[in-house]
Amino acid sequence: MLDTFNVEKLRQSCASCSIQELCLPAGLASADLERLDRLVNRQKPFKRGDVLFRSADAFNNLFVVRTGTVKTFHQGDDGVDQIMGFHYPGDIIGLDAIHAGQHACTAECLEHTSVCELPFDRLEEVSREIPGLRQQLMKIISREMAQEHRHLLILGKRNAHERLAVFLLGLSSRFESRGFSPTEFQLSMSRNDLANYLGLAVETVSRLFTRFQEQGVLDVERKQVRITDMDGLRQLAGSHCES
Amino acid sequence: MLDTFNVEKLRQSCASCSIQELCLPAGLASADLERLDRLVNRQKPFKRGDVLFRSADAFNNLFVVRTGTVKTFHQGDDGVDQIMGFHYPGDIIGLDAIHAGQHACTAECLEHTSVCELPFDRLEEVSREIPGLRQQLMKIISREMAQEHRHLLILGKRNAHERLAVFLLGLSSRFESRGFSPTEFQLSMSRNDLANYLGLAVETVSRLFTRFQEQGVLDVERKQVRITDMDGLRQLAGSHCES
DNA sequence: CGCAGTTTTGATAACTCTCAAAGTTAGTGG
DNA sequence: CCACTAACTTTGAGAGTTATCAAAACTGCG
Repeated sequence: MLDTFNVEKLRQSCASCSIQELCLPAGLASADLERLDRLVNRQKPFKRGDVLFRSADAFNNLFVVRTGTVKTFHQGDDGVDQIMGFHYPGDIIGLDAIHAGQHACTAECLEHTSVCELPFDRLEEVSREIPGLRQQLMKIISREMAQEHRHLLILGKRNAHERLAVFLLGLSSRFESRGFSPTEFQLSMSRNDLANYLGLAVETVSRLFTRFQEQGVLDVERKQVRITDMDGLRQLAGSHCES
Repeated sequence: MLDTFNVEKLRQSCASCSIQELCLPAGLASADLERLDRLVNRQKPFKRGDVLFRSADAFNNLFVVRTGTVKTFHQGDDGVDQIMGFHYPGDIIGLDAIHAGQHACTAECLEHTSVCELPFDRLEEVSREIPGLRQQLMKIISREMAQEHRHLLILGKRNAHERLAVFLLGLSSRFESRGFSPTEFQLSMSRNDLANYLGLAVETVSRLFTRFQEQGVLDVERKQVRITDMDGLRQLAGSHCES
């Protein structure tokens, strides 16, 4: 077990990483890539429930998801959490902590998950000398913002079915752009987390899944989702009318 | 009129700008500040309803609000808009467009508003040689993300009164941190825009204002707001219980 | 196999949306 | 300066959707 870890660890490098196109290495010359590679800490994989950082922790590192899924959430004063995002391979986590020097949310793994840890000050140093890295960092930041915009768009929807439909479509296109099936995939979050993310009650989400299934737009079995009528789902996402 | 514009224009520089501490100049040496200053385009002030950029426009510039207020909004396929943010002096707009090379939302002025236009490629160039500028840019970006997180937090709230209360508290602290009164300020947006931002119907927002006033937590007269019971407002923001 | 946690289903109540109309403000032109 | 219009805001009544409470069904795990 330890052996495989070590072997794996040796193999792990940005140059051989499967998500390099989504991540900081994109567009870098191999010499630059090595410099980036040297500052990356690759920790052993996390398991479900493990925490990358907690709210109020000092900010030192950015994290990039390599495999698995991470959720980030704010903890309200009243004990009510709000999930801020689900993060998939290639996503970068922790950007919102830079200006305050400490994290405002907690990051927790939803399944077996591996991440790369990027010491922020060293990233700053290196990026000074590698224009391409700086540009790629900006692109990724911009992409993260666009992703958060999609969350805002979801929460701005008035109807519950619109929210779920928009969420599923977004997930579908994210998977597709990463080379996975856009019609069949696994939800890595619980119904509770999903409901929280969508700003709905758990029961509503559950009912919506059964309703969507009755309407024939998707098959759900626990966390396995198969979209059987993409256009139907798009209609549910965009219109206020009932069918 | 033209004369005063010109005079004002001559006077405008980052070195003399009242919001420099919130903006890119923060922490820069004066030589660096001049370099930054030279790349900034300062256009004549915009008036209510003017548009900085539209969705799908090519991305070339970032904008910093100098005075006034800007709203950014997505236009849905179905014609339903969603306001993504209200932007005040010191706020930077357009970051989410970098990765795609084109804007995903439209930016419109809510009142007389002046902005600084920052050609992004030149900003990249200059920031290569000024570490402090790069760091400050990152901080501002991080601050913008945190601001969007607050919006997410608002939209995640289940009750309408929580949303409005959280919004008002956020506005209050933003004004306070900029040296204005935290208890008395003007809303620059219409009830319609506010309702949209909060994910509520206009009528609900209107009713909430009268209810808050009846409960004695604030005085509202059109767009003028005075918070008379900050703790009361905090309670409304945080708890589900009725009073 | 049994237990804890999660998910689904059901019934009810409450909140918010929608529709409708009156009241108000601001801007325009006589 | 006032009247008038258009846009915005407030208020009211009713319907609908979703949250809440409660309990059953299911899953995963020891």
